[in-house]
Amino acid sequence: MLNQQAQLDKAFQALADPTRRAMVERMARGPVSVSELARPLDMSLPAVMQHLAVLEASGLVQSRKAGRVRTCEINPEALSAAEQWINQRRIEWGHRLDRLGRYLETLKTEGEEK
Amino acid sequence: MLNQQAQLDKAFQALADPTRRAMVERMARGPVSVSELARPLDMSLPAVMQHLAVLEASGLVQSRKAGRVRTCEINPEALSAAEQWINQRRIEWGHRLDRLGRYLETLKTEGEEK
DNA sequence: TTAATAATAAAGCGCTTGCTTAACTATCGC
DNA sequence: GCGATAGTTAAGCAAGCGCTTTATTATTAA
Repeated sequence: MLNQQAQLDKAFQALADPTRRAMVERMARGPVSVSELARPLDMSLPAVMQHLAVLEASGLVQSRKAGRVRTCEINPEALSAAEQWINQRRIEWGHRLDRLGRYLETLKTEGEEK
Repeated sequence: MLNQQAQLDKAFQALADPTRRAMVERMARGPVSVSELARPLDMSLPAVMQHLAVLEASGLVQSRKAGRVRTCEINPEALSAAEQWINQRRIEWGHRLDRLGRYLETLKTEGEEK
């Protein structure tokens, strides 16, 4: 089990590549084989496999093999973890604005009192 | 103006590094100078500047200089764009499950009709 | 005006990434 | 069994990344 930090490293790193995002977009529509994943992509099969390996190592994606076909699908929970990190930052930023607002209110009220 | 794809590349790439995420976490609590950003980080100032440059190039962060101090802050809209890409994938995945559910319902109903 | 502070620029270096090609293995359908 | 299909392994290579050190440029304050 990787720690939270390393997990996020890998998730964001995985999402930073447009080919890998295209693969995730395809998987979001439903489970898919490796060669189906590769079909629209302008690169060799081994290259696609390497991208898939990155996605699996990040936990964003899972796959299992039946016969000679490997079927790949999204892991929504891992996606959620990355999403939540970003969301937290925006929430904190919002709180900061709240605090600033209250502070300005305080100044105004104090001014009225004097 | 970069296209959406390149924008996401840079945003996720920027978030893939733990030092840069730490910097964003700090900025989420409020605007901050470069040397303040650097203080808790175990690396040279130029290294911090390079991380900051990556964050600015991604649009996740903005900064401006007053006198000799550069003040850095978060750009919540750019964060939001990255967040929404992830969210879209999870929503699509959810819709897929809906469709599957309806399909199974249809099978069941058809079975009852016969 | 000079010393300290805050930031910046430039060059270099080792490690990682994103491919490629070539060779190989396992399974399927006839 | 045999050819076609689906995936896998390994090696190699150019470009990019994450630092470092060294040197420099504002700006501020004593």
